[in-house]
Amino acid sequence: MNNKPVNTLFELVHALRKHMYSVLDNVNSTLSPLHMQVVKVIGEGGSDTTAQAISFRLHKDKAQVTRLLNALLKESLIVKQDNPQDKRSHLLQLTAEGARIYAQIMALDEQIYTRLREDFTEQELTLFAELTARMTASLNRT
Amino acid sequence: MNNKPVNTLFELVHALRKHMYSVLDNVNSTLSPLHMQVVKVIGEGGSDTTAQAISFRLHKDKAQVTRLLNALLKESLIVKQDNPQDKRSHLLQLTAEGARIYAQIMALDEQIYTRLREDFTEQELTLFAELTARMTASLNRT
DNA sequence: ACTATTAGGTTGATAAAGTCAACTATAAAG
DNA sequence: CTTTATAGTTGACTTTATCAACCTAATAGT
Repeated sequence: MNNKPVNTLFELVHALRKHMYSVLDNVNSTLSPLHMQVVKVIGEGGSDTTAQAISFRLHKDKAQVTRLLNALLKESLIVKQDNPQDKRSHLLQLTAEGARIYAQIMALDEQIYTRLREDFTEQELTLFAELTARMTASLNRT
Repeated sequence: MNNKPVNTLFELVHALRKHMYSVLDNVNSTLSPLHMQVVKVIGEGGSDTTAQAISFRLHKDKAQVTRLLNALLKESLIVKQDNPQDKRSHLLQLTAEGARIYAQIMALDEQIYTRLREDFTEQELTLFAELTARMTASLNRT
């Protein structure tokens, strides 16, 4: 009944969030979904992730990123190293515990893709990625 | 570089939100984006929209909906009518001012679709809607 | 080199959005 | 006609988002 692209899109995002959050609950109950996303970015970043890299990647305000990182530091999931390239910033790395959580997040991620591959062909998934990327570009052009 | 479906999806949603919010600013500065979405749902609902219809449609907690509606009532954008079918609930309707804002939101909506139609064929948009709807179903199946 | 401007990050304050439990009043089922 | 479920409200709180002021280090302009 309501099959306009934007509506179906928001329904999908809602379904995806629900799916992710329900599984993330089992990973770590003290951290919020957003904290987990930060762990994920740092895990993917391969030891040279800065606060602003996270800010860009997740489209979050730098003030918010500072606070998210503080929480992760407090939980000892990450550590800050001096950035040899720039004394104002720090390089972020996962601790052993952080890496453990990162692995769980990755497993969840893979689980979602496994599900999608059951119900979609590789071509469909590629096409979907292409369409969404083109739409983003379309909306971003002035 | 990062063309996995889920990533492109979140990028798209971010672009869409940014696009929408920037235009919504011109519509009404005292109301939040979510308030506008509620106005939209009521406007589309054709004079028989209840609080829980909004809750379902937008996937929002009923407590949150109550507060959103209170704000709209305070701004005189909507009115509550007794629901003849059920004395516990009310039917929501836009006031003249609410309808004025609704029209602006619809115009924005149409503007987005105009943009998309410039850059996509009708087939592509239909295909996109189908793929997203199928993905939602895929994620929601147990 | 030396000032001016930019960039990375932190802090404070506040708004917007989301969550959950307890509660009132009707409605519907048994 | 009593249990049970539903529509909505209220309180309390967490999470996410926003914005300005600020500090320090990097970089540009002259």
